[in-house]
Amino acid sequence: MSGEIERYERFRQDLKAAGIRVTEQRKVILRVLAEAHDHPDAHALFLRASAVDASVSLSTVYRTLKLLEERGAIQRHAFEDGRSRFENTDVEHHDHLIDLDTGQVFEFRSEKIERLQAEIAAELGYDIIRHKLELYGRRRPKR
Amino acid sequence: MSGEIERYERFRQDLKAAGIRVTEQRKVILRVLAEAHDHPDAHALFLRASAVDASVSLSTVYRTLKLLEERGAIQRHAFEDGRSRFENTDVEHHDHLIDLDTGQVFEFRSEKIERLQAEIAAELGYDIIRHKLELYGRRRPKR
DNA sequence: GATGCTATTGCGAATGAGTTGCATCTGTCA
DNA sequence: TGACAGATGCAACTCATTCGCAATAGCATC
Ligand SMILES: [Mn+2]
Ligand SMILES: [Mn+2]
Ligand SMILES: [Zn+2]
Ligand SMILES: [Zn+2]
Repeated sequence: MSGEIERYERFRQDLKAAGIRVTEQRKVILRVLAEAHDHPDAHALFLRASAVDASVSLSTVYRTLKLLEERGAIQRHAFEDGRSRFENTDVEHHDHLIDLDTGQVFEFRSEKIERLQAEIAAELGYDIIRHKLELYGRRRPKR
Repeated sequence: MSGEIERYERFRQDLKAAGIRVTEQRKVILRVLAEAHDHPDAHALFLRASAVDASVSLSTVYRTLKLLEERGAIQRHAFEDGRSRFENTDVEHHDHLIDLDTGQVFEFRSEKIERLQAEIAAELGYDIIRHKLELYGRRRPKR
């Protein structure tokens, strides 16, 4: 897919434009993130990056993830397993349903829920800056 | 309020009925939890329990929290600050709005959102076992 | 009320994700 | 091709939470 190359280029240009050095390690991590279609944690990303360039350290993975999160290029999720999980920000906002048995993650978006959330916050005198909606479920027994 | 005494009694009876020893430390922690109207973390509960009985250790607070959570007597929340926060389960299900500036927590419940969540899960072939909805917001500038 | 068995406790050490200090290395720009 | 500030790897650290273990104390029984 070429969407991943574009995404990688966007990551790279963003750093360059901000005067942040585009190091070998960052390039590798950027590429790994651009290609990720799941919700990997830091360690998983470290393994993927290491496979490409063994010089990438876990510290640098963490530092790069933090950097990209601060720049708004990636998003951090904290599902129930403790670790942070990451995904690209260039897709439309969505929420997640997690299969309690397999850990599989589904994405969905409900315009209605988004609207209701805003209404609820407004009633309390608040503007929503961000939100977290996670459904934890079990496959419905087929009948 | 007498609701707290009832709640404490329910906690205590539950342990007793399950053949779990009702120790001094557990009584103190149970009482502190029964009286909590906020969303305290383990350390805050430890401080409150210590004030009543200095013999209560942080380990025992953690162990008791885990015990009560497993028995369904209290609920664990993981807001964005890393620590787990706890509250009694005997109130109706609700979700939370957190003030990003003050940390203040508001509770709300939307029947419509609850229903929409179930519909979304059903479409994906799932039953929701639990869910997490947290809104992080800023006070809306008054005009 | 005393006794005995074993769950529970306090303590300190361990864990695990994530961060940080520091000496060394390397992009970047002149 | 330097020069030099920013970036890196490594090991040590943090912080919430868990765990091993010897000592303690519920609680059922007498
Ligand atoms: Mn996603
Ligand atoms: Mn609550
Ligand atoms: Zn959403
Ligand atoms: Zn809800």
